[in-house]
Amino acid sequence: MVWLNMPKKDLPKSYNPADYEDEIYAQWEKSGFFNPDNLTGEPYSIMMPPPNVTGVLHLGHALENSLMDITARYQRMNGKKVLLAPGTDHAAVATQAKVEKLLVAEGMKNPRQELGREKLLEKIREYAEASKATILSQIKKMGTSCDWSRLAYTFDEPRNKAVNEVFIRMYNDGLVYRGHRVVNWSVKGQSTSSDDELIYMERPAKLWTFKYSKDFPLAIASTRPETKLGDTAVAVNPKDKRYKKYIGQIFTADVGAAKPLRLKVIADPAVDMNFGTGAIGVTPAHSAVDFLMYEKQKAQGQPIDLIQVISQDGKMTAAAGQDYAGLTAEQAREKFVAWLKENDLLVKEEDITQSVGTSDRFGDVVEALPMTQWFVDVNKKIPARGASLKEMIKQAIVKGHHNDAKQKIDITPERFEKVVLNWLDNLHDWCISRQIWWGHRIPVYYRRQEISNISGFARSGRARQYPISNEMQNANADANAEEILVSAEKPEGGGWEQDPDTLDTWFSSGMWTFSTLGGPEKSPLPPPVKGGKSDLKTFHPSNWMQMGYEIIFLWMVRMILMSTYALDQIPFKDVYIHGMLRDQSGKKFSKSSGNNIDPLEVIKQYGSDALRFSLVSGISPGNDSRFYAEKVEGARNLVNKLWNVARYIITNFSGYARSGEARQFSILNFQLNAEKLTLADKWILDKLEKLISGVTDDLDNFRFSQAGEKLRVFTWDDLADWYLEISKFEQGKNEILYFILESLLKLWHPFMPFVTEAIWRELGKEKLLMAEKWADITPPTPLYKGGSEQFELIKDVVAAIRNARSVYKIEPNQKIKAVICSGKRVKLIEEQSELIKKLRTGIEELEIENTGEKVEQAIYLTVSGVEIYLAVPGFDFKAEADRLAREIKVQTERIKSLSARLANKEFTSKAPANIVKAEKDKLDLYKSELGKLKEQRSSLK
RNA sequence: GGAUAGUUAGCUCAAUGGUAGAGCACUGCGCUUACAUCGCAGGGGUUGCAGGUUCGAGUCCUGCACUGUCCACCA
Repeated sequence: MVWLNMPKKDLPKSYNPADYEDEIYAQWEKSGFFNPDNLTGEPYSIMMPPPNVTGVLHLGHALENSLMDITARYQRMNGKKVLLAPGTDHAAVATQAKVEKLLVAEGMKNPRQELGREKLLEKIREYAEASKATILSQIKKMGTSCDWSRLAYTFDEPRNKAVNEVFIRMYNDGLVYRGHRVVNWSVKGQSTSSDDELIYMERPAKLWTFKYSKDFPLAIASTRPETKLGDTAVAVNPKDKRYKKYIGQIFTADVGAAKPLRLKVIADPAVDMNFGTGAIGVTPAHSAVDFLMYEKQKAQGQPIDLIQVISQDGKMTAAAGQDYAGLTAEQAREKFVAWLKENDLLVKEEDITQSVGTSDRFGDVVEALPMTQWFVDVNKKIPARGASLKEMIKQAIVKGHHNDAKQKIDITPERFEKVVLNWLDNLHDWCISRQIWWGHRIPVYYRRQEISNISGFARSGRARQYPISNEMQNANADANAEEILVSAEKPEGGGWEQDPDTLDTWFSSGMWTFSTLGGPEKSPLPPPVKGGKSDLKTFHPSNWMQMGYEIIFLWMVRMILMSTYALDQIPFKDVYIHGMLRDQSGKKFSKSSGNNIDPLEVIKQYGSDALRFSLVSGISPGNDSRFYAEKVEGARNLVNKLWNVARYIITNFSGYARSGEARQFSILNFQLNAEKLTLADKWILDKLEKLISGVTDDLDNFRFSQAGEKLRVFTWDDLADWYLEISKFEQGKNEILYFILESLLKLWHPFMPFVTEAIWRELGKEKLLMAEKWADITPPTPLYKGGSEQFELIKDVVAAIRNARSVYKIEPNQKIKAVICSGKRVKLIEEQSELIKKLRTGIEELEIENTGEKVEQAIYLTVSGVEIYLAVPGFDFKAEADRLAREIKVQTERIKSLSARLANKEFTSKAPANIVKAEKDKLDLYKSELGKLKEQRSSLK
């Protein structure tokens, strides 16, 4: 070991992040360690949830980057071949909606009409690219150690290939189908949404109860009377005695629609007899629920009609009748209610609270409309998997894919498993086609003209063309006139038009874990991932995924769906669900509340490390947490504390030689001079060992907050407040201090990569800290064992003396004389007398005795059986007597409750022996202390 | 309607069933040459309420009350 006395370094008094961060990040990038190709070891992969290219990085992203980067850096230091794959999401609807809004703000009335498809797409692309660049630079600011060479985008060429491939496979498996069904339609956005994209909002509404006509036997209630123009049935509960006689009957009523309504009374157990009149007007075209009844009736061979009275532009159709056609739904409603009143059909009008689904991106209340759209069948059994998509998702989180426990996805916290299962129970087929333009175009082509030979499509060239099956053809009555071809590329021959629709953004992001790695491979199902060492083979399934609970349904389950289907693998082994960040008062961050915090501003003010630490401390999985300036300030102070711990060590102790030699230093060196270790050394090494194992265990189990807390306590309370103070007078701590500092920097690195790397460089290291091996005390050695408890006693003695000084308001520079009677521990106290004197107890003269004489005119303290007399000038007799009396009272209380417990035979016989013994020992101690206190009290004259 | 999380010091949060802890804020003292982005000391809690299980409950069970969130075929 070569030690040099290096000249004292001129480190700044406080750490200024801006002086280091960009430069250090550049150095990391240049080192190549972000790229797993330059690492060895077991693969470990995390696919970064791709931020939407709709704007800038927000605090939620900052939290996610922190969590991912902590895990990535920890695993990398643990010798894993770590891939943290970055990317962005084109966020179909979100991005188009945003750009359209901007264009409208610039004065355009209807961007889609005015610009047309290609020009609008060009505008969106420009915006997306700019936004992407911003976001990527912000991710770097967070210190995220991702492999930029593998940067992916959900809307780039490789990802588009994956999307087409999976769509086509699903189509061939009959999972993707085109159907005419009621969907959620945003009039404002002129597009569909899936059920999971709706945001439900409570709003006041009116509920009207009325009859269709004077002689109609039942009254019904509705909040949307205008849709009643399209009613084709009335549903009642089959058990409802009031209405049983009407079931099966058909009534007609003229309510002003184009044709008089033909209303069949049908029975459906879903109808609640006790709600309203117990009868529901069924509008199959404008209610998802009613549409289900319609389908049920059809399946039972007793079809009812479907009449669409509201069109895609939100206005009433011709079918609604002359008086209504062309009116908005609201206008039609007023008119209809007025008509009811005029004709004395209105029974009741009441105010209720209603929950309505709104489009998450366009904000308007969605209309239920019957339309021809593309869907994913979640219930159909897939031959190659022996299960439906729904069943596979369930299996993957409950027992494991294919019932293989090794392929079970573990969700942290576990409770979300139940949430997903509940959601799965209510899952309907997934509507995947969108009428917006920004997104993956549906790989389907149509041709109007007759075809002579439906099965005759050649698999020509590279294009994989699949004729539509007869079964599908029949299933899609609407599409009968068309020839349909599902293909990634435009088929040869004239007349083919591609489906104008695009795919739900989650269809592509569902493939994220493998589309980023080049999957799925082009092989027919089942697609075993075999062959060469592709990224897909190396890194899939990914090891860890994190996300907020708000996208569990939208994203997590879709990834499971896509991965189990396309790869026959789970997408990730562990998924960590984090909560939402809220402001100091518990409100969500949002533009409208004006409480948004820009992470970059926080970084500018406090540094990236402080931001990271403040985000992950005090959080628990699945629960929301609050974020506010004081928290970041605290983190900044901690970063600065660490800096100063290092500064103190570097400036006052000689460091390592700047040699290229491998560092030989380890705990083994201590073993050679074990006898040289002081009590404090043993104590801090014991603490360090516990810290390393504790932090390691926490990080292995994704307990980020707890790991950070342990590190904070060690750094600040143990190391800075005690050990460094001791190092100011105990000699020979070079090795130990550097060993602790190095270990500590490694442990802190995942949390605070910048400051730790900056200090590491100040230590003269050539290798980057990020590529160092994780902290370790090897081999575990008993050499410092037993020191901890003894040192804790010394700490208690010191604290008791300081306390007494403070309570008695003894001037800080007033030196005092002390006598310590320590019984059996006289040797320990003797050995540590320097410690006791120099740890700011102000003791000038210290006498240590076995069992001492009473010291007159002195403050008396007892600490774990050690008696301390402090002789102070101006001893206050009365104050001391009072204080002793209080102590005696407290001690008596303690003894009373302890004695009671120990007198209880149930306790002594049933409680574990070690606990009983501990309680007995405590009682003995208290009793002896009480005796001494009483003696002291009575000796005061 | 169902589910789920939470309710602990003024605030934000911790506590494998074994006498309740930390940070911030507060009080007193202190420029002790790593750090005032600091140090030392201190005050402050019947753990939402009511029962139960247990030798022992913040922790397990039941009910209730608030708060939040999710789901549902809320006509």
